[in-house]
Amino acid sequence: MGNNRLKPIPKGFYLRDPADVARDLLGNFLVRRIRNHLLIGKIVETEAYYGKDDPASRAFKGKTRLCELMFGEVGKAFIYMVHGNWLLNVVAHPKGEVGAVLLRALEPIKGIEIMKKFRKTPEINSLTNGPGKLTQALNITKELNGVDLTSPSSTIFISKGEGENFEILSSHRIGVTEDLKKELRFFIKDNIFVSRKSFK
DNA sequence: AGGAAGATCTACT
DNA sequence: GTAGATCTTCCTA
Repeated sequence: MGNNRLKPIPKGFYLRDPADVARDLLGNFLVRRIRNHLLIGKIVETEAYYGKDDPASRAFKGKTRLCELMFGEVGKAFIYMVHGNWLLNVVAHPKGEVGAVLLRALEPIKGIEIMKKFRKTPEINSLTNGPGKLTQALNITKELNGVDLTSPSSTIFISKGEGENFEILSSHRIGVTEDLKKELRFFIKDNIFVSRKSFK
């Protein structure tokens, strides 16, 4: 894919129910610019998080400095640390509400050798098949918290996919201590970079 | 100061 | 595939 074909997804896309955004993000590209290099991964697994009605959400107990981005403008990166890993979310919710979508896995598309260096492994299969792994592979840390993911001038943004067809599966969210009834994890069927094949 | 948190790695059965 | 150690910040006391 040529760089000039990269088309950022506009802000309006993220101004919806996080579950819809999570599902529709599958197949699109996460683009990371580092110096003169471009690292690109296709989004293959996501999870949606809500506000005070969602016990698994960072925003469950209300607005704190940690999660205030979830209450604000959509389309921004929301990054925080869990168990020693940086996790990347994009803020998404209808107007006046609260929410975000966690990016859980990517399929490496471009800049794979650089990703291997950041991940300190030659194993392509374990490069970006988890939320903490993909941030490592793309060198994403707290510094990028709050960056606008809808702007092509950002050092990280989300770009339109190529519109290919694939089947989408869903499951409960992974690793959360208390989940909602609704299935809020979405992933591309049979993609080997999905972090877990099945999850009850 | 202590503990929880949306995970990962390694070393086994 | 599962178990256990370890990971690093931020929140609460």
